[in-house]
Amino acid sequence: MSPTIRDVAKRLNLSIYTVSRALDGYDDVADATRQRVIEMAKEMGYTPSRAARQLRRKRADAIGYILPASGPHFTDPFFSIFIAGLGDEATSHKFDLLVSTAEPDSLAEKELYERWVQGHLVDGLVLSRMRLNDWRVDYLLKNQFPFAAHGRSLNCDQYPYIDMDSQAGFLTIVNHLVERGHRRIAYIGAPRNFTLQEHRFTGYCEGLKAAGIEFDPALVCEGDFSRNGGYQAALRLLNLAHPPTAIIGVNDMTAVGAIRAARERGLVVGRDLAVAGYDGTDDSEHTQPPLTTLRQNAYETSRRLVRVLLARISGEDIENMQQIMPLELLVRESTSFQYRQLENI
Amino acid sequence: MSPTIRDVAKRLNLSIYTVSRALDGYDDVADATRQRVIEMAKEMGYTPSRAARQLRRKRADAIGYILPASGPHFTDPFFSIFIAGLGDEATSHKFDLLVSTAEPDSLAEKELYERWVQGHLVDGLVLSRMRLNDWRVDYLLKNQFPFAAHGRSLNCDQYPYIDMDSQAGFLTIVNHLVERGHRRIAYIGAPRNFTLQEHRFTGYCEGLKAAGIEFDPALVCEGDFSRNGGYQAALRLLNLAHPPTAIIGVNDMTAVGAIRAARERGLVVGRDLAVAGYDGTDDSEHTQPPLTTLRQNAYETSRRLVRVLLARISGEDIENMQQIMPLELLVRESTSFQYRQLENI
DNA sequence: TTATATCACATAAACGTTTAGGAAAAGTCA
DNA sequence: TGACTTTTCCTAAACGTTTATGTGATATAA
Repeated sequence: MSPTIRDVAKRLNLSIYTVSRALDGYDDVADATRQRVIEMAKEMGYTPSRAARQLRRKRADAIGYILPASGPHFTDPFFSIFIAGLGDEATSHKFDLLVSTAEPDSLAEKELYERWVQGHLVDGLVLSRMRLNDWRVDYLLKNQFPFAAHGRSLNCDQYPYIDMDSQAGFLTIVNHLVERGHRRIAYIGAPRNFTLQEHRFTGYCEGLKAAGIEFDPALVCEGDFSRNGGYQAALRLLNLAHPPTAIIGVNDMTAVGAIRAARERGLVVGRDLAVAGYDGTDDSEHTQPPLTTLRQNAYETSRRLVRVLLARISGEDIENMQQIMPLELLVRESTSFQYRQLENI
Repeated sequence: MSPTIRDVAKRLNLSIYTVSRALDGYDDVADATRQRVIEMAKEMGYTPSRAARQLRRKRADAIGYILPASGPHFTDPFFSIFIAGLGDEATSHKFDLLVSTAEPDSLAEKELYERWVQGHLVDGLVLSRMRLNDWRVDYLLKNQFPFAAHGRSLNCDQYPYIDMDSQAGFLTIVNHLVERGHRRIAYIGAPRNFTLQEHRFTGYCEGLKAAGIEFDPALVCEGDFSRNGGYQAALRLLNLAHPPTAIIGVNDMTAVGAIRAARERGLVVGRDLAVAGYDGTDDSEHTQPPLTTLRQNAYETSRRLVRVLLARISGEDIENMQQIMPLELLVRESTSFQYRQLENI
């Protein structure tokens, strides 16, 4: 067994009180004593038991994040970066990061959140992939449990979040495509209950309107954030009698799937078809051709989320309860050509 | 505050002992009593405090995994799948998964492992990206701390691991390329301290030997598992006076970078240059052209690792302490063409 | 000199569980 | 009937911390 605070105290002929206070840096311990304690603790390899500390202090020094995934087929690289950011920032504050996976709105998800919250397993939670009516928000608000969200739900004024103005972002993308001469611009979205779908779709519609293009419901498909979802949806679009000349994916994964579909149809993306995505994950830079996308800084965002969450946990006032992070339109080859407007004039 | 076991006991006029035993399913509680307890616990929304349970039981019901990453530029999708597998399997055993990130062989890594092990924050650890002389293995063995590894270090007979026979795998890839007519086959590897580099590089060399191709050190580069590392290395290779006609990447990321480099050089991958990778992550299917790769089932592997680890933790005998998972060569377009052996005959 | 403040440490009580060791009540057997 | 076993529950002691409260010794002030 590893040594306890009691063992250290005994070796020094001190009380456990003194050891505890010395190690935690309180000033009611003489400097000489503190030195002895610190050295002995190090020598004996003493590390405080997290469980005991947690029980006594009533905090876990840990935050939690539940991946919106299920099974192996959910591997959006976005979440690799996101988790890396959470982990790095948490670690730098001596917090741990508890991670699990659950399918959105599943029973397992509910049980997991309840277990973590009720059992005080974590001091706060990071939410992502917000839904319009998000039971997690209701649940956590009701239990007064600290959390911070990436994105927002409908009642988003009551909690801290960081979001992108993806509505404006999608308007920008449509704009960009219109400038390139496109008039038949398709959109492959996400399931409707996700807030981001509402924002991005609205941005898409506004973009069309601004360009005086009539909205065509045939050009809107629903994907599922995955490459395969994008692939399937793009195939449907390209099979239309009057197919689109440009496709916007709700995220990069979707766009990657669309690129693949185009290729299978013998279309050269960047010449015969424009494709754009959203997220700006590293791999969007390495698609063939490189993908035009709206880059959000997922790493910085997740680090900020942790900072906001920790402030929330320690009850500090948060100055920027709600932050909107900038988006950067990265124009790459997948949309770089000027479309010859033969048919649409 | 959420109710404690004491609150439940009081409401039922029982002792906390009975409540505890009833909920944990021991048979020294009358069935009728057990029913009452269970119902009341549910009604009051009682969840045992993890900290208290952990303190008393001396186990955390959690396992840990430390991502070999640092900063934002580490986003191998392999780890998304890997973590998803860990999370799913752990959850199904009512275990939690603690995740953090640390740069391999950094001080931070050491501190993190020590904190988790000494503080009994987790009951066991999953290791990955094993190094030849892996201090983690020494440390954990010395402390008799349960762990299971993805891959192996030099002294791998003393702990459970799951590995692929990537040496044979790389031999197979070389074979495949030789069959396609290639003689100048390059290899972009990983830093030397990683075991997998040794295995894969050896496999590459054996493949060359089997085909009677002389080893050319100019065709071997070191990458860093990343797209960019692969990109840079591939540029160097393609700048050679006598460049390779095929490039094998130590992983898919590296290969993706190589594809990009080829493209920038005006080479069409699958016609002018063959590229192959390793991992079989989902995105290898969606590169342009789709990437030939050795597929390992990361999801299944990580789930198995958790099972092995949990067996280890509960002291069970493990039948398959060391498992070698199969690899599947996925031949896709990136290597599908027959190379015209003009110069090399 | 005495009263009081400060310093440096100690004692002991929590925190919410699990569980060893009993113990009363009921059942079983001679 | 009495002795023994079984069932069902309880009391109380841990687990390893943190911290409210206490206490001598020394320093300071009146």
